[in-house]
Amino acid sequence: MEKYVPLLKNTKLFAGAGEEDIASMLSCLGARLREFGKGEYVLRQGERLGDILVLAEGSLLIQKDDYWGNRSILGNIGPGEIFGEAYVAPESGTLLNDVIAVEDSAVFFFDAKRVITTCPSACRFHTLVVQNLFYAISEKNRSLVRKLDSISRRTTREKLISYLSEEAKKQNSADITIPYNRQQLADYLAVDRSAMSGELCRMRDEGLLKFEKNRFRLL
Amino acid sequence: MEKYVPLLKNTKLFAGAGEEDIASMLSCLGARLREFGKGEYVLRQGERLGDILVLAEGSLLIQKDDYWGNRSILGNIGPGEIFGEAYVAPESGTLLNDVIAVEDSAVFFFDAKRVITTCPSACRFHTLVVQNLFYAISEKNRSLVRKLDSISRRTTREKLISYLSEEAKKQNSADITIPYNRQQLADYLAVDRSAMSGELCRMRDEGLLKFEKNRFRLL
DNA sequence: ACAAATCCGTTGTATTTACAACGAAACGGT
DNA sequence: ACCGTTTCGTTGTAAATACAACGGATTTGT
Repeated sequence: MEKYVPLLKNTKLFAGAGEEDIASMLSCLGARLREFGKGEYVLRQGERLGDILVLAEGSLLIQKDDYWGNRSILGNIGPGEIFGEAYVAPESGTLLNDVIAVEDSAVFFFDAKRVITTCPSACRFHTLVVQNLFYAISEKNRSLVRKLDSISRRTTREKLISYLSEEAKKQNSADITIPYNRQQLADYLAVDRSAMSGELCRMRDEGLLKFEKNRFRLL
Repeated sequence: MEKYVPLLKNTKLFAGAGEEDIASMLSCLGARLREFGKGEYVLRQGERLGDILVLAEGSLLIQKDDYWGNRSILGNIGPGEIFGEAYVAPESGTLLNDVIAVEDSAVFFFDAKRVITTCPSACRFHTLVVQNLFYAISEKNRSLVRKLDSISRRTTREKLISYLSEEAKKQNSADITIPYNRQQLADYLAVDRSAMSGELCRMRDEGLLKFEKNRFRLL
């Protein structure tokens, strides 16, 4: 676990804490490290969760399949990102989505109770971590609102433009790499893959953008 | 302000605190009460926010208009609900939505810094409030995910069923009153009003539900 | 009580999307 | 290197939706 301390230092959860502090907090917060192979489920819809998770290595997809096999993708998780934190409140019910490893991944599990309940004395940084957690979930909240904004657009083209613009802003470049293939992007934007594929090509032919696989350039 | 203390006691923000504690916290948290007439803006997209708000009385709509006048509705706010809390983090940027009073309303403004930064001694309940805030934003997070789930449906009918079912679960009854008129519901579900209106009538004719204005009964 | 404004259902048409199916290209495992 | 699988663009057709316009009913403001 210790080898990931430098990574943890750069996460939103431990922002402002030093490496020694983090190392000592690991046991205090009941940290465990679990590894998942490509395609494995990290979390399953309907489960209860008592942990706050941080992705140490790899890449995860948050998705959901309904009874008829329709898949919808909520988002992806990259190294250093926190997840699961929205389900540790007392009356939060069960998980609404699956979380799946899209490549071999390693995940930190922190005992939620120990994270949220400030411990008597030992950890000076506990208050900091709780505040960090609040800021992190705030940010996730805002990004959900932005996603709702994209997906509320009426046409496939508008959804694509909205999503790609947001991504360009986030990556601070007109050259972006997205974490989805075509089918996943369609599931993310809630449109048909083939229709979306056609729209992308039309936009390319009109000179709005270029792309090759999952790399896009906005013009 | 004091007359709202019993109401505040039943909000998610002050859950677990007694009335005297709340009364004393009001000044500690920099509380102000502002009133808004029907149709007035409580918050505007693009503004910065340094407060956490609680609706004391009335009803608010969270919405957004784009350049072409397309409106999309994110949700509504009822008495006792917290809002604005996702925008008080240091790097949260400006507001993504407008908040508008749909009827005469009264709103508490709490200074975010004072809510989040635990004060030296005085307020015993400060830690509690921060934790409550985390739980509240968690819940909002999950409800955004549910909304995304509704809105990701492909057809208008599926969106309606998804939304009405969620609402029935929330109101714990097959008889529900929704906080939107037809146009607002359409803007909420990101569909055309007239198409939605037709779909609703078709569903009624098929015996799936009954409705009269904004009251619905699921069958 | 009256005029104006809003709300809601309805209709017809144009546009957009979903769905199914196919083949070429790229990828992955043995 | 080979074969099976996945990915992606393309096409045609059916279905669903958006858009515009209208009228009756209800509500609102004065």
